[in-house]
Order: sequence, then structure tokens, then C-alpha cells
Amino acid sequence: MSKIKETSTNFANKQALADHCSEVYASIILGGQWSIAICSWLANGKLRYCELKKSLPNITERMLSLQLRKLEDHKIISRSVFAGVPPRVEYELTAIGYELVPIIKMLESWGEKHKKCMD
Amino acid sequence: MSKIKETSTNFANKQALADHCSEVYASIILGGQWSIAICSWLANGKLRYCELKKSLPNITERMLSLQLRKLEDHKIISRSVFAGVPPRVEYELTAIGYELVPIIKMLESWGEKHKKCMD
DNA sequence: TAGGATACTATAAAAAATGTTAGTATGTCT
DNA sequence: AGACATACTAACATTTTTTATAGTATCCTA
Repeated sequence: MSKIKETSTNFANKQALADHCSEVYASIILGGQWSIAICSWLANGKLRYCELKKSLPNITERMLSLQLRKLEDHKIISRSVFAGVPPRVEYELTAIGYELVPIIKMLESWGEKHKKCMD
Repeated sequence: MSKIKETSTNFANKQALADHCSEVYASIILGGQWSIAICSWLANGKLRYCELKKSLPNITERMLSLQLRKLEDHKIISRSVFAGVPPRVEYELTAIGYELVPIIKMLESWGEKHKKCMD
């Protein structure tokens, strides 16, 4: 499933860093172009696949799927399928996922402030 | 200086996301394999280039330079050169850099907790 | 005089992440 | 009958990030 090469130096470095520093571990989980944006949208409640897609206008379906799957594997979001036609799939933050929300909010206000520094 | 292609879709997507969400903007700045680890080490005070190198055993000098330069460009760390032989260069978090420290601490405790969830 | 310490840079290659395009199944609506 | 909506996956291409290796300059010490 994962395409990463477990013999690479990069893999070893990530592992070593993540083992030593939980903050790096966290940042690896949250890394990826769209993960934080997805979590931000889900912070207000569950959303369907197509709703997420609309919220992130330029995301491709492939990236959306990949990121959702990754977040799901890390138990940050949960996935519920409702049978029927057309099918319906809802994504929602898990308990540990909701605990990210204050961190994301802090990142947001830090980002705002930082933008002003850079002017 | 930067090698990124400003005509790529990836570049456009990053821009758009960063414009809309300051939390994504922040995560882009802090992204990169070693940035958070470097900030973590600097949280306790200034360090020299070679001290950082020792703290991050597997980093290559190239990566260390690149990440330091990136953090410096984003005004998260400052660089002070002390002439002499051998030369001496010290890196330190800036004011806005220090404001990351509580966020990093939160990420750290979230990471700890998350690790337990995954067992 | 050879080697070490410091703080880097250059070039190339490998690996990882992201984007493009096309396709699946199923039942409703027109 | 044909288009549409949903929630995806597969194969491939491109871009970005990271690693590998080697080299720079200066002065001090052995």
C-alpha cells in the first residue's frame, strides 16, 4: 500500500527523528499538502467526500483519497459508509483528531501574525 | 535561489491554500524534514552550526544549511557571524520564532498521546 | 608540513510527493 | 436509452524534497 522505500536513508531519518521527538512524529502525520486543510474543515463537524472536494477546489480526487486514507490510517478521522445509490461516505474527526483543533487554531493565529512580520 | 517552478500546479495550490488558511501557511513554513527539530533545539537558546549538527546526527550539511537558510528567510531564526578562525556562527530563534515554542510543545504532547492510541 | 576545526557550497542522483487522465459500479432522472 | 451523481482506483508523468559526495578558505597545532 505505501510506496515508501523502507531501506532508504530518508525513511531511517524520519523514524529516528520521530522516535526521539514526538513533535516531529506529529508533524510527519500532519504533513502533506492537504492534511491540515482537511482537518480544519472537519473541525466543524462531519463532511461527505464530495463536500470536502467542494471545499478544496483544486484538489484532485486522487490526492483527496490519499490524504483521507492516510488520516484514517492514523486514526485522526473516521469513515462511515451509508449504502445506497448514490453511495454516501462521511468523514469525521476522531477523539484524538479533535484534540488537534486547538493546535490548528494556534497555528492559524501564529500564521496571521507571521504574515505581518514578513511585510 | 529557489528551485521551485512557479508555473506548476503544485505551486499554485500551495499559494491558494496558504492565502485562505493561515494554518496551512504556517505548516508550509514549518514543513521540511528537519525544521521543527531545529526549532526544538533552539527553543533552549542559541546554538552554533556545529552544535546543531551534533544534535541532529544524521543530517547532511547540505540539508542543515538549506533548512537554516529557509528558517532565516522566514525570519524564524537569526544568524550572527563572529569573525575569526575558525569562524563562529550562532543561530537563535527570533521573537516570532519563540512564539512557536508553545505550539511545538502542544504538538509534542499530542504526539505522545497519539502514539498510545496507535498501539 | 600535514592535518584538523569551522561553516559552508556545488553537482548530481535517488526518493517522495503531487498532478493528469482515464476508468469503475449502480441506480435515479429525463 | 443516455446523461448524471457519488466515491472512489489505476497507470503514468511531473515536480519537489532529500541524500551522497566532494570541495572551498583560513588559521592553529602537532
